[in-house]
Amino acid sequence: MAYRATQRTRANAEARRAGIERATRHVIARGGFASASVAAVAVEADCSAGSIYTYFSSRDELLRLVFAQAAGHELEVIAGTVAEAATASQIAESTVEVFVRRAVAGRRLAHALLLEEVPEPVQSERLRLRRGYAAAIGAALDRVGGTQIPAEVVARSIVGSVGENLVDILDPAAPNPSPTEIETLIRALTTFTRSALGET
Amino acid sequence: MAYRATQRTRANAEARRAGIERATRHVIARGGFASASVAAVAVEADCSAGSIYTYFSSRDELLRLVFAQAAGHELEVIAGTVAEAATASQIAESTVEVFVRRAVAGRRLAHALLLEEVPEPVQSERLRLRRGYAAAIGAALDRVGGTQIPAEVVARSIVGSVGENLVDILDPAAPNPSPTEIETLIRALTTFTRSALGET
DNA sequence: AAAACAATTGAACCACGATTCATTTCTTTG
DNA sequence: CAAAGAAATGAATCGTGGTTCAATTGTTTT
Repeated sequence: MAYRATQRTRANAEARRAGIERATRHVIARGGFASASVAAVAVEADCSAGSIYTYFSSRDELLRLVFAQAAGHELEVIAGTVAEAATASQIAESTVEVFVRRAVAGRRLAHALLLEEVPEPVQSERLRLRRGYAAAIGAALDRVGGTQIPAEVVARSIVGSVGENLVDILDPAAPNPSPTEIETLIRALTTFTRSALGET
Repeated sequence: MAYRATQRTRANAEARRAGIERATRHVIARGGFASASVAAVAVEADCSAGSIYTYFSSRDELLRLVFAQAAGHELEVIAGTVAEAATASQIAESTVEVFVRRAVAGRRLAHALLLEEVPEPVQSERLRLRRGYAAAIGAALDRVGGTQIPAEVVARSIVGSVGENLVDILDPAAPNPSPTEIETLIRALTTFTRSALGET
Protein backbone atom coordinates (compact mmCIF):
# COMPACT_ATOMS: atom_id res chain seq x y z
CA MET A 1 0.00 0.00 0.00
CA ALA A 2 1.16 3.54 -0.50
CA TYR A 3 -1.32 6.32 0.19
CA ARG A 4 -3.17 7.62 3.17
CA ALA A 5 -4.73 11.04 3.61
CA THR A 6 -2.39 13.11 5.73
CA GLN A 7 -2.69 16.19 7.89
CA ARG A 8 -1.72 18.53 5.12
CA THR A 9 -3.93 16.81 2.59
CA ARG A 10 -6.88 17.24 4.85
CA ALA A 11 -6.07 20.87 5.58
CA ASN A 12 -5.77 21.57 1.87
CA ALA A 13 -9.11 19.97 1.23
CA GLU A 14 -10.65 22.07 3.97
CA ALA A 15 -9.10 25.20 2.52
CA ARG A 16 -10.47 24.39 -0.88
CA ARG A 17 -13.92 23.76 0.48
CA ALA A 18 -13.76 27.04 2.33
CA GLY A 19 -12.55 28.73 -0.83
CA ILE A 20 -15.55 27.50 -2.76
CA GLU A 21 -17.86 28.71 -0.03
CA ARG A 22 -16.19 32.09 -0.02
CA ALA A 23 -16.39 32.28 -3.80
CA THR A 24 -20.07 31.45 -3.64
CA ARG A 25 -20.65 34.19 -1.08
CA HIS A 26 -18.89 36.66 -3.32
CA VAL A 27 -20.83 35.71 -6.41
CA ILE A 28 -24.09 35.95 -4.49
CA ALA A 29 -23.18 39.27 -2.89
CA ARG A 30 -22.36 40.61 -6.34
CA GLY A 31 -25.20 39.28 -8.44
CA GLY A 32 -27.58 37.30 -6.29
CA PHE A 33 -28.44 33.62 -6.43
CA ALA A 34 -29.51 33.85 -10.02
CA SER A 35 -25.94 34.59 -11.01
CA ALA A 36 -24.49 31.83 -8.89
CA SER A 37 -24.27 29.12 -11.52
CA VAL A 38 -21.84 26.33 -10.85
CA ALA A 39 -19.71 27.68 -13.67
CA ALA A 40 -19.63 31.20 -12.20
CA VAL A 41 -18.70 29.90 -8.76
CA ALA A 42 -15.98 27.74 -10.29
CA VAL A 43 -14.47 30.76 -12.03
CA GLU A 44 -14.52 32.80 -8.84
CA ALA A 45 -13.08 29.91 -6.84
CA ASP A 46 -10.48 29.33 -9.51
CA CYS A 47 -11.32 25.69 -9.98
CA SER A 48 -13.28 23.58 -12.42
CA ALA A 49 -17.00 23.07 -12.31
CA GLY A 50 -16.57 19.37 -11.72
CA SER A 51 -14.31 19.95 -8.77
CA ILE A 52 -17.11 21.57 -6.83
CA TYR A 53 -18.83 18.21 -6.73
CA THR A 54 -15.92 16.77 -4.76
CA TYR A 55 -16.94 19.05 -1.91
CA PHE A 56 -20.65 19.51 -2.33
CA SER A 57 -23.26 17.06 -3.42
CA SER A 58 -25.15 19.52 -5.57
CA ARG A 59 -25.50 23.17 -6.43
CA ASP A 60 -28.62 23.47 -4.30
CA GLU A 61 -26.78 22.02 -1.32
CA LEU A 62 -23.91 24.47 -1.78
CA LEU A 63 -26.27 27.40 -2.00
CA ARG A 64 -28.24 26.18 0.96
CA LEU A 65 -25.12 25.90 3.06
CA VAL A 66 -23.80 29.30 2.13
CA PHE A 67 -27.21 30.84 2.75
CA ALA A 68 -27.39 29.15 6.14
CA GLN A 69 -23.98 30.51 7.11
CA ALA A 70 -24.82 34.05 6.09
CA ALA A 71 -28.21 33.80 7.72
CA GLY A 72 -26.69 32.45 10.90
CA HIS A 73 -24.35 35.38 11.02
CA GLU A 74 -27.10 37.93 10.54
CA LEU A 75 -29.15 36.21 13.16
CA GLU A 76 -26.29 36.33 15.67
CA VAL A 77 -25.94 40.03 15.12
CA ILE A 78 -29.60 40.71 15.76
CA ALA A 79 -29.78 38.29 18.66
CA GLY A 80 -26.69 39.89 20.21
CA THR A 81 -28.17 43.33 19.87
CA VAL A 82 -31.59 42.64 21.31
CA ALA A 83 -30.04 40.66 24.13
CA GLU A 84 -28.57 43.89 25.44
CA ALA A 85 -31.86 45.76 25.36
CA ALA A 86 -33.53 46.38 28.71
CA THR A 87 -36.88 47.67 27.55
CA ALA A 88 -39.36 47.00 24.80
CA SER A 89 -38.52 50.38 23.33
CA GLN A 90 -34.89 49.51 23.14
CA ILE A 91 -35.71 46.23 21.45
CA ALA A 92 -37.74 48.09 18.86
CA GLU A 93 -35.02 50.65 18.32
CA SER A 94 -32.12 48.31 18.00
CA THR A 95 -33.98 45.87 15.80
CA VAL A 96 -35.01 48.52 13.32
CA GLU A 97 -31.68 50.24 13.41
CA VAL A 98 -29.52 47.18 12.96
CA PHE A 99 -31.80 45.55 10.44
CA VAL A 100 -32.09 48.56 8.17
CA ARG A 101 -28.48 49.66 8.36
CA ARG A 102 -27.09 46.23 7.69
CA ALA A 103 -29.50 45.70 4.83
CA VAL A 104 -28.54 48.96 3.19
CA ALA A 105 -24.83 48.37 3.72
CA GLY A 106 -25.02 45.00 1.99
CA ARG A 107 -27.92 45.57 -0.31
CA ARG A 108 -27.37 42.74 -2.73
CA LEU A 109 -26.80 40.22 -0.01
CA ALA A 110 -29.80 41.48 1.93
CA HIS A 111 -31.91 41.20 -1.18
CA ALA A 112 -30.68 37.68 -1.71
CA LEU A 113 -31.34 36.70 1.89
CA LEU A 114 -34.79 38.24 2.08
CA LEU A 115 -36.38 38.61 -1.30
CA GLU A 116 -34.74 37.05 -4.30
CA GLU A 117 -36.18 33.98 -5.93
CA VAL A 118 -34.20 30.99 -4.74
CA PRO A 119 -34.24 27.22 -5.17
CA GLU A 120 -36.49 25.37 -2.80
CA PRO A 121 -33.86 24.11 -0.33
CA VAL A 122 -32.66 27.67 0.10
CA GLN A 123 -36.21 28.83 0.61
CA SER A 124 -36.55 26.45 3.56
CA GLU A 125 -33.43 27.97 5.00
CA ARG A 126 -34.95 31.39 4.53
CA LEU A 127 -38.04 30.41 6.47
CA ARG A 128 -35.72 29.22 9.24
CA LEU A 129 -34.03 32.62 9.19
CA ARG A 130 -37.29 34.47 9.49
CA ARG A 131 -38.44 32.21 12.29
CA GLY A 132 -35.05 32.78 13.89
CA TYR A 133 -35.47 36.53 13.84
CA ALA A 134 -38.92 36.23 15.32
CA ALA A 135 -37.67 33.82 17.98
CA ALA A 136 -34.78 36.06 19.00
CA ILE A 137 -36.90 39.18 19.21
CA GLY A 138 -39.71 37.26 20.85
CA ALA A 139 -37.37 35.95 23.53
CA ALA A 140 -36.11 39.45 24.21
CA LEU A 141 -39.66 40.77 24.51
CA ASP A 142 -40.55 37.98 26.87
CA ARG A 143 -37.53 38.82 28.98
CA VAL A 144 -38.44 42.47 29.42
CA GLY A 145 -42.08 41.53 29.76
CA GLY A 146 -45.07 43.76 29.39
CA THR A 147 -47.06 42.88 26.29
CA GLN A 148 -50.42 41.17 26.33
CA ILE A 149 -50.08 40.13 22.72
CA PRO A 150 -48.11 36.90 22.21
CA ALA A 151 -44.47 37.91 21.85
CA GLU A 152 -44.10 35.63 18.87
CA VAL A 153 -46.73 37.54 16.92
CA VAL A 154 -45.25 40.87 17.90
CA ALA A 155 -41.78 39.73 16.91
CA ARG A 156 -42.95 38.49 13.55
CA SER A 157 -44.83 41.70 12.97
CA ILE A 158 -41.72 43.72 13.59
CA VAL A 159 -39.72 41.58 11.21
CA GLY A 160 -42.48 41.86 8.63
CA SER A 161 -42.80 45.61 9.02
CA VAL A 162 -39.14 46.27 8.54
CA GLY A 163 -38.82 43.74 5.75
CA GLU A 164 -41.74 45.10 3.78
CA ASN A 165 -40.40 48.62 3.98
CA LEU A 166 -37.09 47.44 2.60
CA VAL A 167 -38.57 45.84 -0.49
CA ASP A 168 -38.24 48.81 -2.81
CA ILE A 169 -34.97 49.96 -1.35
CA LEU A 170 -33.33 46.59 -1.87
CA ASP A 171 -34.51 46.20 -5.44
CA PRO A 172 -31.28 45.67 -7.38
CA ALA A 173 -32.65 47.80 -10.17
CA ALA A 174 -33.21 50.74 -7.84
CA PRO A 175 -30.50 53.35 -7.23
CA ASN A 176 -28.74 53.50 -3.89
CA PRO A 177 -31.01 55.11 -1.31
CA SER A 178 -29.99 58.52 -0.01
CA PRO A 179 -28.83 58.79 3.60
CA THR A 180 -31.78 61.05 4.33
CA GLU A 181 -34.16 58.46 3.05
CA ILE A 182 -32.60 55.88 5.34
CA GLU A 183 -32.73 58.08 8.40
CA THR A 184 -36.34 58.97 7.72
CA LEU A 185 -37.26 55.35 7.33
CA ILE A 186 -35.47 54.33 10.51
CA ARG A 187 -37.18 57.06 12.46
CA ALA A 188 -40.60 56.19 11.07
CA LEU A 189 -40.19 52.48 11.67
CA THR A 190 -38.87 53.02 15.16
CA THR A 191 -41.82 55.18 16.04
CA PHE A 192 -44.23 52.72 14.52
CA THR A 193 -42.71 49.78 16.33
CA ARG A 194 -42.38 51.51 19.67
CA SER A 195 -45.92 52.65 19.42
CA ALA A 196 -47.07 49.14 18.60
CA LEU A 197 -45.33 47.94 21.74
CA GLY A 198 -47.34 50.43 23.73
CA GLU A 199 -44.36 52.58 24.64
CA THR A 200 -44.53 56.28 24.27
CA MET B 1 -61.69 35.31 -51.34
CA ALA B 2 -63.59 33.23 -48.82
CA TYR B 3 -62.91 33.83 -45.17
CA ARG B 4 -63.27 36.67 -42.74
CA ALA B 5 -63.40 36.48 -38.98
CA THR B 6 -67.01 36.75 -37.95
CA GLN B 7 -68.85 37.65 -34.80
CA ARG B 8 -69.09 34.08 -33.62
CA THR B 9 -65.50 33.32 -34.50
CA ARG B 10 -64.33 36.17 -32.41
CA ALA B 11 -66.56 35.25 -29.50
CA ASN B 12 -65.28 31.70 -29.64
CA ALA B 13 -61.72 32.91 -29.59
CA GLU B 14 -62.48 35.09 -26.60
CA ALA B 15 -64.13 32.17 -24.85
CA ARG B 16 -61.12 30.00 -25.47
CA ARG B 17 -58.74 32.63 -24.18
CA ALA B 18 -60.87 33.03 -21.09
CA GLY B 19 -60.95 29.27 -20.71
CA ILE B 20 -57.18 29.09 -20.70
CA GLU B 21 -57.01 31.83 -18.12
CA ARG B 22 -59.52 30.07 -15.95
CA ALA B 23 -57.66 26.80 -16.33
CA THR B 24 -54.45 28.53 -15.30
CA ARG B 25 -56.15 29.97 -12.24
CA HIS B 26 -57.39 26.54 -11.27
CA VAL B 27 -54.03 24.88 -11.69
CA ILE B 28 -52.36 27.61 -9.65
CA ALA B 29 -54.99 27.49 -6.95
CA ARG B 30 -54.52 23.75 -6.72
CA GLY B 31 -50.77 23.37 -6.90
CA GLY B 32 -49.17 26.78 -7.16
CA PHE B 33 -47.12 28.27 -9.98
CA ALA B 34 -44.64 25.43 -9.86
CA SER B 35 -47.33 23.07 -11.05
CA ALA B 36 -48.54 25.38 -13.79
CA SER B 37 -46.54 23.98 -16.68
CA VAL B 38 -47.86 24.69 -20.14
CA ALA B 39 -48.75 21.02 -20.42
CA ALA B 40 -50.71 21.03 -17.16
CA VAL B 41 -52.63 24.14 -18.13
CA ALA B 42 -53.39 22.63 -21.52
CA VAL B 43 -54.84 19.53 -19.91
CA GLU B 44 -57.00 21.60 -17.58
CA ALA B 45 -58.11 23.84 -20.43
CA ASP B 46 -58.77 20.81 -22.59
CA CYS B 47 -56.59 21.99 -25.43
CA SER B 48 -53.13 21.30 -26.76
CA ALA B 49 -49.97 22.90 -25.46
CA GLY B 50 -49.32 24.54 -28.78
CA SER B 51 -52.75 26.10 -28.83
CA ILE B 52 -51.95 28.20 -25.81
CA TYR B 53 -49.44 30.07 -27.92
CA THR B 54 -52.21 31.26 -30.19
CA TYR B 55 -53.53 33.28 -27.27
CA PHE B 56 -50.48 34.07 -25.20
CA SER B 57 -47.00 34.92 -26.31
CA SER B 58 -45.32 32.85 -23.63
CA ARG B 59 -45.89 30.92 -20.44
CA ASP B 60 -44.45 33.76 -18.36
CA GLU B 61 -46.84 36.20 -19.97
CA LEU B 62 -49.80 33.95 -19.28
CA LEU B 63 -48.81 33.54 -15.65
CA ARG B 64 -48.16 37.24 -15.30
CA LEU B 65 -51.58 38.06 -16.67
CA VAL B 66 -53.39 35.59 -14.47
CA PHE B 67 -51.45 36.78 -11.45
CA ALA B 68 -52.31 40.38 -12.26
CA GLN B 69 -56.01 39.54 -12.52
CA ALA B 70 -56.07 37.70 -9.21
CA ALA B 71 -53.98 40.40 -7.57
CA GLY B 72 -56.24 43.10 -8.93
CA HIS B 73 -59.22 41.35 -7.47
CA GLU B 74 -57.64 41.00 -4.03
CA LEU B 75 -56.61 44.61 -4.14
CA GLU B 76 -60.14 45.73 -4.96
CA VAL B 77 -61.45 43.83 -2.00
CA ILE B 78 -59.01 45.42 0.42
CA ALA B 79 -59.40 48.86 -1.12
CA GLY B 80 -63.17 48.56 -0.92
CA THR B 81 -63.02 47.57 2.69
CA VAL B 82 -60.68 50.26 3.94
CA ALA B 83 -62.58 52.86 1.96
CA GLU B 84 -65.50 52.34 4.30
CA ALA B 85 -63.44 52.75 7.44
CA ALA B 86 -63.88 56.02 9.31
CA THR B 87 -61.06 55.74 11.82
CA ALA B 88 -57.52 54.45 11.94
CA SER B 89 -58.69 51.69 14.23
CA GLN B 90 -61.25 50.56 11.73
CA ILE B 91 -58.66 50.54 9.01
CA ALA B 92 -56.45 48.34 11.13
CA GLU B 93 -59.28 46.02 12.00
CA SER B 94 -60.67 45.55 8.56
CA THR B 95 -57.29 45.15 6.94
CA VAL B 96 -56.22 42.44 9.32
CA GLU B 97 -59.57 40.74 9.26
CA VAL B 98 -60.03 40.69 5.52
CA PHE B 99 -56.44 39.86 4.76
CA VAL B 100 -56.19 36.93 7.14
CA ARG B 101 -59.60 35.44 6.42
CA ARG B 102 -59.19 35.59 2.68
CA ALA B 103 -55.73 34.14 2.88
CA VAL B 104 -56.88 31.22 4.99
CA ALA B 105 -59.93 30.61 2.84
CA GLY B 106 -57.79 30.36 -0.29
CA ARG B 107 -54.57 29.17 1.18
CA ARG B 108 -52.89 27.88 -1.93
CA LEU B 109 -53.76 30.93 -3.93
CA ALA B 110 -52.66 33.21 -1.13
CA HIS B 111 -49.40 31.35 -0.89
CA ALA B 112 -48.93 31.70 -4.62
CA LEU B 113 -49.72 35.40 -4.56
CA LEU B 114 -47.55 36.24 -1.59
CA LEU B 115 -44.81 33.73 -1.07
CA GLU B 116 -44.19 31.12 -3.71
CA GLU B 117 -41.19 31.26 -5.97
CA VAL B 118 -42.33 32.66 -9.29
CA PRO B 119 -40.79 33.64 -12.62
CA GLU B 120 -39.41 37.14 -12.77
CA PRO B 121 -42.28 38.79 -14.70
CA VAL B 122 -44.68 37.50 -12.08
CA GLN B 123 -42.44 38.77 -9.32
CA SER B 124 -42.71 42.29 -10.75
CA GLU B 125 -46.45 41.92 -10.65
CA ARG B 126 -46.19 40.82 -7.04
CA LEU B 127 -44.25 43.94 -6.12
CA ARG B 128 -47.02 45.94 -7.80
CA LEU B 129 -49.54 44.12 -5.63
CA ARG B 130 -47.68 44.88 -2.43
CA ARG B 131 -47.27 48.50 -3.41
CA GLY B 132 -50.96 48.50 -4.23
CA TYR B 133 -51.91 47.28 -0.79
CA ALA B 134 -49.69 49.88 0.80
CA ALA B 135 -51.11 52.60 -1.42
CA ALA B 136 -54.72 51.68 -0.66
CA ILE B 137 -54.18 51.51 3.07
CA GLY B 138 -51.99 54.59 2.99
CA ALA B 139 -54.70 56.55 1.21
CA ALA B 140 -57.26 55.46 3.76
CA LEU B 141 -54.98 56.49 6.61
CA ASP B 142 -54.38 59.86 5.01
CA ARG B 143 -58.11 60.32 4.67
CA VAL B 144 -58.86 59.72 8.34
CA GLY B 145 -55.73 61.63 9.29
CA GLY B 146 -53.90 61.60 12.57
CA THR B 147 -50.54 59.92 12.23
CA GLN B 148 -47.23 61.71 12.31
CA ILE B 149 -45.47 58.82 10.66
CA PRO B 150 -45.71 58.83 6.85
CA ALA B 151 -48.85 56.88 5.96
CA GLU B 152 -46.94 54.98 3.32
CA VAL B 153 -44.56 53.53 5.90
CA VAL B 154 -47.39 52.69 8.25
CA ALA B 155 -49.33 51.02 5.48
CA ARG B 156 -46.38 48.94 4.39
CA SER B 157 -45.72 47.97 7.95
CA ILE B 158 -49.23 46.70 8.35
CA VAL B 159 -48.99 44.70 5.16
CA GLY B 160 -45.63 43.32 6.27
CA SER B 161 -46.86 42.45 9.73
CA VAL B 162 -49.84 40.52 8.52
CA GLY B 163 -47.91 38.88 5.72
CA GLU B 164 -45.10 37.71 7.92
CA ASN B 165 -47.50 36.17 10.39
CA LEU B 166 -49.13 34.24 7.58
CA VAL B 167 -45.93 32.64 6.36
CA ASP B 168 -46.15 29.46 8.41
CA ILE B 169 -49.88 29.17 8.11
CA LEU B 170 -49.79 29.34 4.33
CA ASP B 171 -47.02 26.79 3.95
CA PRO B 172 -48.58 24.17 1.65
CA ALA B 173 -46.90 21.46 3.70
CA ALA B 174 -48.56 22.65 6.90
CA PRO B 175 -51.95 21.31 7.98
CA ASN B 176 -54.99 23.57 7.84
CA PRO B 177 -54.93 26.01 10.72
CA SER B 178 -57.54 25.58 13.42
CA PRO B 179 -60.28 28.21 13.71
CA THR B 180 -59.02 29.06 17.19
CA GLU B 181 -55.58 29.71 15.85
CA ILE B 182 -57.01 32.06 13.26
CA GLU B 183 -59.12 33.99 15.73
CA THR B 184 -56.18 34.33 18.09
CA LEU B 185 -53.97 35.60 15.31
CA ILE B 186 -56.56 38.09 14.12
CA ARG B 187 -57.04 39.42 17.62
CA ALA B 188 -53.30 39.71 18.22
CA LEU B 189 -52.63 41.40 14.91
CA THR B 190 -55.53 43.78 15.34
CA THR B 191 -54.30 44.80 18.75
CA PHE B 192 -50.76 45.20 17.49
CA THR B 193 -51.81 47.28 14.52
CA ARG B 194 -54.26 49.45 16.41
CA SER B 195 -51.67 50.06 19.03
CA ALA B 196 -49.11 50.99 16.38
CA LEU B 197 -51.59 53.54 15.05
CA GLY B 198 -51.76 55.08 18.51
CA GLU B 199 -55.36 54.05 19.08
CA THR B 200 -56.37 52.50 22.33
C1' DA C 1 11.23 6.04 -8.51
C1' DA C 2 7.13 3.32 -8.66
C1' DA C 3 2.90 1.91 -6.82
C1' DA C 4 -1.46 3.23 -5.05
C1' DC C 5 -4.95 6.13 -4.57
C1' DA C 6 -7.25 10.75 -4.52
C1' DA C 7 -8.34 15.13 -6.62
C1' DT C 8 -8.90 17.93 -10.81
C1' DT C 9 -10.36 18.86 -15.23
C1' DG C 10 -13.69 20.18 -18.78
C1' DA C 11 -16.11 18.46 -22.40
C1' DA C 12 -19.96 15.41 -23.05
C1' DC C 13 -24.25 14.18 -21.18
C1' DC C 14 -28.77 14.68 -19.53
C1' DA C 15 -33.26 16.33 -17.71
C1' DC C 16 -36.61 19.36 -18.11
C1' DG C 17 -40.03 21.94 -19.91
C1' DA C 18 -40.94 25.87 -22.98
C1' DT C 19 -41.46 26.69 -27.76
C1' DT C 20 -41.95 25.72 -32.70
C1' DC C 21 -43.99 24.09 -36.90
C1' DA C 22 -45.57 20.87 -40.51
C1' DT C 23 -49.81 18.77 -40.72
C1' DT C 24 -54.56 18.35 -39.93
C1' DT C 25 -58.98 20.12 -38.76
C1' DC C 26 -62.32 23.67 -38.63
C1' DT C 27 -64.93 28.12 -40.56
C1' DT C 28 -66.40 31.07 -43.75
C1' DT C 29 -67.65 32.66 -48.21
C1' DG C 30 -68.61 32.44 -53.37
C1' DC D 1 -68.95 21.93 -52.47
C1' DA D 2 -64.45 24.10 -53.28
C1' DA D 3 -61.37 27.50 -52.11
C1' DA D 4 -59.15 30.27 -48.74
C1' DG D 5 -57.83 31.48 -44.46
C1' DA D 6 -57.55 30.44 -39.25
C1' DA D 7 -56.91 27.66 -35.53
C1' DA D 8 -55.53 23.28 -33.28
C1' DT D 9 -52.50 19.57 -32.70
C1' DG D 10 -48.59 17.22 -30.51
C1' DA D 11 -44.30 15.39 -31.61
C1' DA D 12 -39.83 17.23 -32.51
C1' DT D 13 -36.77 20.88 -31.36
C1' DC D 14 -34.14 23.83 -28.49
C1' DG D 15 -31.88 26.26 -24.65
C1' DT D 16 -30.22 26.10 -20.32
C1' DG D 17 -27.43 24.75 -16.83
C1' DG D 18 -26.62 21.06 -13.52
C1' DT D 19 -24.16 16.75 -13.39
C1' DT D 20 -21.10 12.97 -14.75
C1' DC D 21 -16.88 10.66 -15.95
C1' DA D 22 -12.72 9.09 -18.56
C1' DA D 23 -8.42 10.95 -18.70
C1' DT D 24 -4.96 13.54 -16.39
C1' DT D 25 -2.54 15.44 -12.65
C1' DG D 26 -1.18 15.50 -7.84
C1' DT D 27 0.07 13.32 -3.36
C1' DT D 28 1.79 9.84 -0.22
C1' DT D 29 4.29 5.82 0.98
C1' DT D 30 7.81 2.05 0.34
